[in-house]
Amino acid sequence: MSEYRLPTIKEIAKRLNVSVSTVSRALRDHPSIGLVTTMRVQNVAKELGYEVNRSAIHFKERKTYSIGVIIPNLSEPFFSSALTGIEDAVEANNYNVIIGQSLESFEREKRIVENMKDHRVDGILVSLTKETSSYEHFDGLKKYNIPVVFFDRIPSKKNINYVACNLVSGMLQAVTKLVSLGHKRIGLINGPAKLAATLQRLEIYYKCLKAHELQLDHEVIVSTSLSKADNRRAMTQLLDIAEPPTAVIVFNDYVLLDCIATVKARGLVINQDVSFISFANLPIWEYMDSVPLASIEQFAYQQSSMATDFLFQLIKHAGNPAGTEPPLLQHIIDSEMIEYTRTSGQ
Amino acid sequence: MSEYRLPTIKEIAKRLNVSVSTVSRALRDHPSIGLVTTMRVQNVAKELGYEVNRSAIHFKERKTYSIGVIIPNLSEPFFSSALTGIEDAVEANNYNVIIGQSLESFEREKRIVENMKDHRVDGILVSLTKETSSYEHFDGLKKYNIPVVFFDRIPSKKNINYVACNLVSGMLQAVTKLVSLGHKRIGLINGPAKLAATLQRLEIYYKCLKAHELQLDHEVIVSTSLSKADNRRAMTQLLDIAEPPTAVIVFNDYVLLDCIATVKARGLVINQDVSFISFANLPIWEYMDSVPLASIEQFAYQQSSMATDFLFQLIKHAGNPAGTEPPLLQHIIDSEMIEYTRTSGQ
DNA sequence: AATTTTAACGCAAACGGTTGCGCTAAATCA
DNA sequence: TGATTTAGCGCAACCGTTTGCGTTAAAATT
Repeated sequence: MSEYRLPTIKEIAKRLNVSVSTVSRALRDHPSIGLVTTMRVQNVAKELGYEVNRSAIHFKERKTYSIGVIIPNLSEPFFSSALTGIEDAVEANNYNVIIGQSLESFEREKRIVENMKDHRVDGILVSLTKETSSYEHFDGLKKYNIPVVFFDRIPSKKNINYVACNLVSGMLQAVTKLVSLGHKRIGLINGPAKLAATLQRLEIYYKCLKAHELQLDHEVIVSTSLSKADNRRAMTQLLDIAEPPTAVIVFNDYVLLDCIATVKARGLVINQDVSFISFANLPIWEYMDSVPLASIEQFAYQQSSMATDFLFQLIKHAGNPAGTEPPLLQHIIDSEMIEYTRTSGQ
Repeated sequence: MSEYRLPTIKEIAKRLNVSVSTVSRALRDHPSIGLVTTMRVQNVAKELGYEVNRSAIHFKERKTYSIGVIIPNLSEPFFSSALTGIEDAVEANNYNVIIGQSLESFEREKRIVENMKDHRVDGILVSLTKETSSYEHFDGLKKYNIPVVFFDRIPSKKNINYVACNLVSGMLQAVTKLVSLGHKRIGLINGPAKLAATLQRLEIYYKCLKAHELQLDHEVIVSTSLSKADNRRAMTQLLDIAEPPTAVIVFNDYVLLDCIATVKARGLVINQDVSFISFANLPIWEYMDSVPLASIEQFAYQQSSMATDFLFQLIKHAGNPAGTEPPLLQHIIDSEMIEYTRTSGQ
């Protein structure tokens, strides 16, 4: 049993006294093979339990029919649902997904890129590490004709393929809601400067304030390195201001969890003494006592599946004989505010 | 650029006027090639930026150097950290991980198995769907010499390779704690009968009660289909008993979240009117107002990395020339109780 | 000096399938 | 009926690497 080998087209050919090329074509319903021969071949193939050896084809076609996915952390719901989006988009194309978690480590991201290059994936989808600020490790891939599409956490660079999320739309909804509730002093707990998302959030913040003619006060803008301790420190910093903000926009739900704990530890009441708006839309709020007023959905699934479609376009293009330049595929989708109806949780 | 091709050993051979076999051996420091030749070959290889074509080797060796991982849902922290364990264990062997989420669908699980068989993975790691109760879709793999190792959610079958978690150890710790706190009437909210884990939890429950000489009352044993609504119904059922249990062992933390909400909706206080013990150890409790007394850690990372080691043993064995029967690799690791110190969350 | 050993390398097949081109015989055309 | 098209199939190269075996010349042995 250990020496069992799958039947090959050679054996089918031998059985029927035809050539391997005839078998090869017949199996794929090639028009230049007669109907009777095609039928006989396919019957014998079924009888023998023939299955095409993909490795042989991969080898000959110089393709692996697999794409690499590099993401920071699958334990984040955002990325795990992103992966589901990729899987679904890939299934139709009969491709395989090779996964690599960078775990927010730049070095690990580089290693994974190398490994995937070695394994000759046909393309790569990437969402960057928090640490990643240089992108040379992706440059090598272009030489090997391996297209790359970034999603969500994308490089701050021009000529790349990407799908990202426009946070303005969702945030404008949220700030509008805050203003309608009477809030005038809205703080911001932002992320580390390295992330493109951080700069983006800041710009959005400015836009929203301006849209509602609110006064800009740099005192209520703080930032966190995203560590638990620093999240708490940032929140504390805001609360210690002489006139603390009545509402705070927080980088994401993870940071918010720490902020809520900090506020509570002070004996303050969420959504009464201070209200929150956050990003990421974790699926946990419905179980929590204290929730933000709203969270901004960034559509992981949609981002990743569109990025996957982009990647397949590029892969298809790479297979073209002509040396035409590949297109630059870029798209930004709109975010949306998700409201949480509960008000207080004591 | 689009026609760019990587250098092959042929070109190195041509450059140096040696044969391809010499180059092949020299690149791998084969002893039968002279030192000078080896050096010259390796220098030219580096100069040309040579990289071995894995696809060619995969083809020739009839191996893909990739393993398949089939798990229900990456959005569950348990499975995402299991995947990390697999990745880490795999990295050392220069293998790739091909991922497939069954999303708790039996049909999808079958499809993924087929797909991975088609792609000739060298082995498969599986954690079963909740729906899965027949295992014929794995039988075909043995014929193709593709070893399978199950972990955590394993088939109720004898001659399989698996790593699972023994819940007795952790649960005994937990019940001992409950008893020491004065609890005498301990309920159980169990999972669906299909799951092996459900039967296991029931047996453990019996064992624990017997160990502490507590009275067994089937009235306080209910079960849930794991849906949100049914979780709440199960908890309500327990609270509606004339003499409700003062402590409840819950199938897992997800169910527990619903139970806690149900209890609170009744105006009861967690860890005062009713205490909980749960499984799975979600990383969310530290942010919650209401927490279980303890949760039982099932060591996803350790389970999966051991399962991966098992798989590599089997893969290695499959490569053996002799037709010797592969070993049966089975292991059960102990669970542990994780205590949560906070008492009440109002 | 004749023989055996050994070091160093080349030859060629093999892995399984695809594909451009050529060939033959039948069908179609003029 | 002779010339031309076409349907149906085979030949053989090719993809890149590995490996058993053969070959040659130098080194070691007797």
